[in-house]
Amino acid sequence: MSVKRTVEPSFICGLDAAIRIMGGKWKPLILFFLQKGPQRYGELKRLVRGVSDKMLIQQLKEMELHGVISRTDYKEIPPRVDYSLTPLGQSLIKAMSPLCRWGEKNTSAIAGALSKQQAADARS
Amino acid sequence: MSVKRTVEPSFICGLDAAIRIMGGKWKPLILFFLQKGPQRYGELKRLVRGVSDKMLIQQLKEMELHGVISRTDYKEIPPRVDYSLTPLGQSLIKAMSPLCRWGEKNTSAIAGALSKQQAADARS
DNA sequence: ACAAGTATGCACCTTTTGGTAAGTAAGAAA
DNA sequence: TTTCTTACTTACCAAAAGGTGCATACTTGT
Repeated sequence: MSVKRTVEPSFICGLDAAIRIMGGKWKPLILFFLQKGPQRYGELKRLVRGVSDKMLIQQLKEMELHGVISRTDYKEIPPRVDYSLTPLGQSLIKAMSPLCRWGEKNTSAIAGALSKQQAADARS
Repeated sequence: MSVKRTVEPSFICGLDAAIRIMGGKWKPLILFFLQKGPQRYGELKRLVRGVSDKMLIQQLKEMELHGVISRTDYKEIPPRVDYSLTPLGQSLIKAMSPLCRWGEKNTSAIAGALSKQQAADARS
C-alpha cells in the first residue's frame, strides 16, 4: 500500500481557496458560458475559443469532481451530453461577475498592458 | 531583426481579460495583501506563504509593468523598497473581493472537494 | 461498403511555471 | 576586517500545463 498521505488542504485566505477551484486558463470561461444554462460539449467547445478537446474534457472532469458543474449523459447515439452549473457553481460565477465587469471596463487598458509585456519579453 | 510580431491581444470576454492580469497562483494573493496598504518586499514575502524569491519578484515586476502596482525604492542601505496598489490595482482587488468572500464561505466545501481530487489523482 | 457526426481516450511532445541554491551590492555595526 | 541586512539575480532542474494527432463506438445518411 501507498505511504503517500492525502494532505488536508490549508488556505492562506478565502481568495486562495477560491483560486484552487476556479483558477487556470479555462475554468473561468467554462463557468462564464454555463451561466446562461446547460450547454452540450460541442457547444461549449465552440464558445471557449481555442480550447483543445483534451483540456476541455480535463477541466470539465475536475469541475464535476469539485461539485461546481454536473454532467448529464442522454445515452443517445450519436452521443449527447450536457453540462450545467450546480448551486455551488452558480454561487461561484455570481461571485466572479464583478471581476468580469472589471475586465470589460478595462479591456483597452489591459490590452495595452499586455502588449507592453510582450514587447519586453521579446527584448530578452 | 526579429520577424516575430507583437500580436494585439483579443479577449473572449471581460473575464478572459481580467484573468490575464490577475491569473496565476500568486498574483491574487499579492493583491490581497497589498489591500491594506504598501508593503515592503520582505513583509510581502512573509505574508504570501510559500512563495519563493524568484516567483515573488517575477510576479511583482509583471504587475508593475501591467500598471496594477507601483514600486518605491527608498535608495537606502540596506535596501528598502515597497509596493503599493495603483488606482487600477485598487479597482481590481475590489472586483475580486466577492470571490474572496465566496472562498471564505465555502472553505470547508472546497477543502473537501480538493481532497477528493487528490484521492483520485493518487489512484491513477 | 463507406463517410459523417459526437463525446471522449491516449500517447507523445513542447512550453510554461515553479522551486532550490547560490551569489551580489553597499553601507553600518562589531 | 568580518559580519549583517535587504532586495534582488542567475543558473539549473523538476513538474505541471497545454497542444496535436490518432483511435473508438454506434447509428444515420449516401
